[in-house]
Formats: sequence, C-alpha cells, structure tokens
Amino acid sequence: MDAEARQHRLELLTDRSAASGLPVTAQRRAVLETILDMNNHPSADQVHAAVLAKMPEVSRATVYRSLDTLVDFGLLVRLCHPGRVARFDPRTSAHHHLICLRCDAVRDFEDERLNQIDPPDTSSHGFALQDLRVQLRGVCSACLEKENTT
Amino acid sequence: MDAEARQHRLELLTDRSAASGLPVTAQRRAVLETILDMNNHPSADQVHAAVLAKMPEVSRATVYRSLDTLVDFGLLVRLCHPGRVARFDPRTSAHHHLICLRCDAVRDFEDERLNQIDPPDTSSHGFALQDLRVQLRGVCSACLEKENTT
DNA sequence: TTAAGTGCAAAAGCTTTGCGGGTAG
DNA sequence: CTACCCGCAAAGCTTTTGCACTTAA
Repeated sequence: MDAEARQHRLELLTDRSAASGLPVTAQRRAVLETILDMNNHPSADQVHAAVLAKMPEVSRATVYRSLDTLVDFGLLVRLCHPGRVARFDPRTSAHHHLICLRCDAVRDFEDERLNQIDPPDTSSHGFALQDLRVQLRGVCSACLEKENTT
Repeated sequence: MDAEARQHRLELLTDRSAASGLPVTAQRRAVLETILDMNNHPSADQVHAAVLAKMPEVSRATVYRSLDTLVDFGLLVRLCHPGRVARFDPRTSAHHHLICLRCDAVRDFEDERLNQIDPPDTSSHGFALQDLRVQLRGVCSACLEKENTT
C-alpha cells in the first residue's frame, strides 16, 4: 500500500476509535501498521509474528483482539477461503481473488470486467448486500509445478 | 437433491473409489448419503450428528476422514466462508452464495446472469482456473431483524 | 478518574493422528 | 492376502476467556 493511502488508513483508526468512544492504543496501532505493510493476506499468527518485530512484548491474545476490533471498525476484512485459519486483508474495497484449492494461497486478482458486474437484486431474500466478490478457484502455479515434478 | 441426482452421485462414489483403488466402505457411503440430504452447508460436526441417526457407532474421526476423501473424489466441495469451522457442500457445480457477515450463514443464490459471466484469463498468473463463484456479502434477514429489535 | 485494554495462562473448540483390530476387493 | 479403513483416545492448533494490572482520554 502506498504511503499516502497508508497514512489515511491510520487516520481512520483515530476517527473510528473516537466515534466508538474507544481509546487508540499503541498495540492496535502497531497491528494496523503491520498488516498494512503485508500483502499476503496473513493469518492472525503471521500478523503476531510480524508485530513482534516492532513491539516485542505483544501477546497473541492482544493481536487476536485487535484484529477483531479493526474488522469492526471496517479497517480490515476477514477473508473467505477454504482453509481453517482466519485470514485478514487490509484492502477493504471489493476486489477479486485467485484461490488455490491445493495450498490455500489467496492472491488478489484485478479485472475491470469483473468490477463492472452489476450486483443482483437480493431483496427477495431480505438480504442487505454490501459487496460482491468473485472467487476464481483452481490450482496456483506453484502447486502446478510441484505436481509436474512428482 | 432429487432422487435421480442423488442416485447418480452414489454411483459416482463407486466409480471414483474403483478409479483410485480404494474400497467403498459403509461409513463413507453413509456420510455421502447423509450430506446429500442436507442443504444447510453443514459443518463436519453437523454431518457427524446426522450420520449417527442412521449408523450409531460412527466416530467423529471417521466422518472427518470420509469428508476429506469425498472432497478428493470431487463429490463434495469445501466451502469458502468467513467462519472458523470447515463446511461442506454436496452441490459441486459452480453456483453463488449469500454470505452473512454477522452470523456466518451461507445460502445458495441462483442467478442466471451471474452464471453467464465469462471467466477471465488467469494464465498470466500461471493459474489453472477450475470455477468461478460469486460471493454476495452482507447481512441476512435474520440478523437484520435482530438488529431492529435491539 | 474510569472505562477499556493488556499480558498471561488456562480453557475451549475444531481437526488430525497413532494404534490395535477389522474389512473390502 | 493385502492394503486400506475403523473406533478410540490422545495430541495439535487456532482462538477465546478470566483475572489482576495498566493506560488512554
């Protein structure tokens, strides 16, 4: 994420905290700063490991709690993927993903045509639609190579 | 699932087992039969509970192992959703989902227009695309009501 | 001052695995 | 016969929670 967008996201933390009447703690800021610099859709544990580099005393529990709060604030998104551990994405605007069914890798996929899909009408289900994302499921290049080698 | 499709799926179990040189066990068949009759995208534990009704001695471990095998056979799909427990879907053909970000409900969504989306070219990423599914993320009717009540 | 947050350690789920005995092909 | 599977129980992971102390505002 570029410096300007990063800065803006950090300001949003201040705003959302004030709006909710919650304090801005050093730990929450560190978690947000850290994940803004990662682009692998990290798990909570990966975030924790990365936060330790800049703040060696942070506990795992705090990272879990901070991630929850940041998701509530709308500063992060909890990803949908077939694996068993929660993963987080600092890109909150709707975009699309390549999902590897072998190794569970999740990779951003940019496609103008997919962005322009008109959201369908979900009101007959009483459903309040927030965003539309396309999952492109298949096998990633790394797993394909591994298969050919074996 | 209608009777004919259900029957066909059970025959596929025999075929895929033979193709892999694996035996068709009563337990695997029971797990498949059970999940074909559920349409709530159940978790492994929910499948286990349902299998117990027709086969009271099945262990949880066997259900987990059977579900894995059935996914390998392509008779089930592991769902993508924001929650923390694995959930399974006997509908293996690509279709779309309403995903509730509050309660994690996953509901099938039929839409002809979404079915007709042309898959993008993912070859530049070295990615072998298998299918395209749209996630419609938002808040389901049950959660909306709960919110209005509070 | 005070509501909220933090670290620690323990608990709580969900899922996987090692093992001895059983079974499909 | 042989490879694979089953049930059981234990272990493994990820995530949540209770508690005493600290901190942002």
